[in-house]
Amino acid sequence: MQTETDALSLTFAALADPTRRAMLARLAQGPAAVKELPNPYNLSSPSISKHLKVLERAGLIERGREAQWRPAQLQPAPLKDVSDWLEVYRKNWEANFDRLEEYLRKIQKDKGI
Amino acid sequence: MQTETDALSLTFAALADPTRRAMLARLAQGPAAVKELPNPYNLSSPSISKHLKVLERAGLIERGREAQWRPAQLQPAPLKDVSDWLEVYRKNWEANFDRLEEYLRKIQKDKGI
DNA sequence: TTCTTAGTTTACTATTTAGCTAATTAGCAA
DNA sequence: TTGCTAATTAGCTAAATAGTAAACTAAGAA
Repeated sequence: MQTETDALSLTFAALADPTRRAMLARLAQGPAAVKELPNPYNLSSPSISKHLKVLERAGLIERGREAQWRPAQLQPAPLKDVSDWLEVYRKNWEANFDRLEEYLRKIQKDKGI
Repeated sequence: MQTETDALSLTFAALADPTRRAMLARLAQGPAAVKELPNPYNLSSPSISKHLKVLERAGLIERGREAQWRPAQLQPAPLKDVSDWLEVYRKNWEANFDRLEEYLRKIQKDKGI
């Protein structure tokens, strides 16, 4: 159901690309012009523009205008939404860790006998 | 660069669909057979099978076999990876909240004069 | 005015994704 | 055996995604 595309789906889809995540990592430090953004796969300018549009549509960045530059700025609200969504599952991975820990304690004890 | 597809990209892509997120929400409560999973958009069985394959490829579930059922079980490790990835950005949304809080405090104070 | 840098838009192609129906596999039950 | 339920695989279509080159816009500099 990638048609009505709810906000969370848009956000996750935007995050599912290493170029876009690299951009966000840079923008976490502060606003930057397009040419200042990392381009780890040496994509063409139009491709970079498209990636920025994807981030913008997901609400993860906002664009400005300063002389001939169009700086991008991180908007972290959708990331907080992801964090909130994740909370429900935290008990699952912490429980798993507990079971692993318990197992490790057990084999350690067995070895000690 | 959706070709080599690193683990994190696979995970985010798998999460970018409401049907798959509904499945995970159910599986957070414990394993379930395919027919027990939520199907909020009334998709056909083959479509559901495909969604499960996407979750499996991302390492978010593991499949089993019990008589004619193929139960799915949540594997939360990739979700923990997402949580770890998010941590870098936490300061960004908390800083934003701080600025909002500060602003709200300010207008409250101004009203009080 | 002309040049240069920054960036976007247009138009196109290739690949991936998501859905369907029909057919198939697997196990249990009568 | 035959039939029933659970689920997957095969084969197809439509739509979305990601990339490119070429053309264009916008602002500052010579």
